[in-house]
Amino acid sequence: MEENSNFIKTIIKEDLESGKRNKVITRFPPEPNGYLHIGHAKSIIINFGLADEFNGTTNLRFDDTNPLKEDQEYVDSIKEDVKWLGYEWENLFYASNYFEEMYERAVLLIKKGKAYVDDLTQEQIREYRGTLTEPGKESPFRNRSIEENLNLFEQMRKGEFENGAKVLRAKIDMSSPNINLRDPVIYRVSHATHHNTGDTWCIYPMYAFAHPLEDAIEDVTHSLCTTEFEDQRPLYDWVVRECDMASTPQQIEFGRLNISNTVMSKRKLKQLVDEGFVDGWDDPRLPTISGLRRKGYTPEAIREFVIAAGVSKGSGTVDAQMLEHFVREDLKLKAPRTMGVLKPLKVVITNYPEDQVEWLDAEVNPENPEMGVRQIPFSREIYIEQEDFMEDPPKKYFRLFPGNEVRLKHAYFIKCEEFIKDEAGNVVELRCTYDPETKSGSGFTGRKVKGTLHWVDAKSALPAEFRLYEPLILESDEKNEEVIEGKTFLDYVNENSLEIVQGFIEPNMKDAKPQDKFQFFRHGYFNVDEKHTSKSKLVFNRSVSLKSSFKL
RNA sequence: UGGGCUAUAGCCAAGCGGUAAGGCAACGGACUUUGACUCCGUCAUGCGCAGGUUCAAAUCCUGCUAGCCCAGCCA
Repeated sequence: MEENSNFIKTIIKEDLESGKRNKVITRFPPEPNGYLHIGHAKSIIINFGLADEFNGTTNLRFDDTNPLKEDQEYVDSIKEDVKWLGYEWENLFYASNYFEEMYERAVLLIKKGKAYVDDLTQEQIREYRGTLTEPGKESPFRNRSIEENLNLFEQMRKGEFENGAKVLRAKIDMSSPNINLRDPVIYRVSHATHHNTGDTWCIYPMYAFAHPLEDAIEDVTHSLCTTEFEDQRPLYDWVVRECDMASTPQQIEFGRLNISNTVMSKRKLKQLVDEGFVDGWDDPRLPTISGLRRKGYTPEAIREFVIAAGVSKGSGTVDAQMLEHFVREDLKLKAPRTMGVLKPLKVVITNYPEDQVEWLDAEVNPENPEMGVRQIPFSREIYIEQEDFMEDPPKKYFRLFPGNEVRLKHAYFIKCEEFIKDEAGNVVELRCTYDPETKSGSGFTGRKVKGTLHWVDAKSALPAEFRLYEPLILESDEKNEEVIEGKTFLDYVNENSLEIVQGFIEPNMKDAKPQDKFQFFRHGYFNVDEKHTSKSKLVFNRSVSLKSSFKL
């Protein structure tokens, strides 16, 4: 969070200077009901980053107040993702461990005449709540005696009522223009097994009541959340105050992160997974932390991106290219260079000795010489990229075409003498000649060529699979113009978001392991896929392509 | 249309009464054994609109307009 200024940082700084606070404690409070995505990463980075900057601490707290939706599977994945992003929590907490205290605070509210048990059905409660423009009306059960409320609430806890039969409501103001203050439900009956507390409870607190208590219990100073909770802030403060909490956390809201060409809500992500548009929560096309990890994005890149995008109350959409920029930026000095041919075209170098193999020196990363040198074999038959040859090229095409000479990276100049087509008219083989004097590293300056191609030695190359990704969601003009009847985001899913090709890589890649990252020359950065890679074949996910100003 | 919030370049975003940071993208050019990287340069006489206060306004005031959020016993 170092360099950039933002409004939350300003608030914290002032709180510390004015003496309002003498420490900073934040928390990252996910509900364990799904996988984390890059929007959560923003929250993690803000909460941990800000606390860090002011020598404070951050807790990881599972906001597990709804047993119907939560599961241990999610708490495990969330812990893994937070760690992977590079953060260490001060404490690991569960909101469900505070259920007893929350219950006591609810009893306190009842005793103060600030809460009551309501028998209205769910539908009735909705009707009584009023609308955005009309005030609500009070429930006929609103003025029960404190004794009766106390008794009823205890019976709720004891399991004497069915799901939905009764709720506990805060008694605030049914005519408030802020709907959140129209006697919000703070406890509901739910006979369900909780992943942490088992069958101990059959009543569970609602977020609006539980969250401020959780923050206060943990002595959180700055409770940072997204803007959709802004309307809840008066209620948040009301709960802290009326429950006589010793600590007074302050809720501050920031704008959610949106990124172009993708979706960022658990609901939509789940839909894409459930309906088979992708192959799981960790599909590299998804903005989930596990998906980005599998795609080859790094924690550093994600962090730099989030920091660069900034923190404000606005709700804009950041260009996905900005994220990609930080991935390239981070991998530039880290990823070894290597050559891989995605769509092979055989080239026979006719004047090269039949059984000769040369081992050529190649720097592992020209921008980071410390990474050393590797050896690559070169012989009479190689593969180049199909798109690096054109029979009849346009102007300024400086790759291979009949009569043209190019450089083979780390090797020699070769000149295209002839090309062979199959009966369908596809070019299937090139016949070239090489010039021994032009060997890389020899200092040859006799003539220059405009193009440098990557290649692999045909005999020793290893087969490999490459998975190339395009944006999952297509941004359409329609989407921004008139609303098309019945269309949802699923209608904008890109059917060509995944392309799988079979190619070849340098033989020295044989020991690459899942999550190893490389830059394939002229193609981009790739990550060894952990799911599909087998003993017999490496599978690479393209993390991000290289920028290119080349256009045909 | 009740309430809350937000409007600064194509996108994100600083700025807090003293004369518009930065990043992404884009576009020129140099360099180049990655059409990459790097480097150099260009990119808001303008801060949603209209008024007002002031020597001075993106910053203060008034009035509009547009966008986002809220009517779960979800979080």
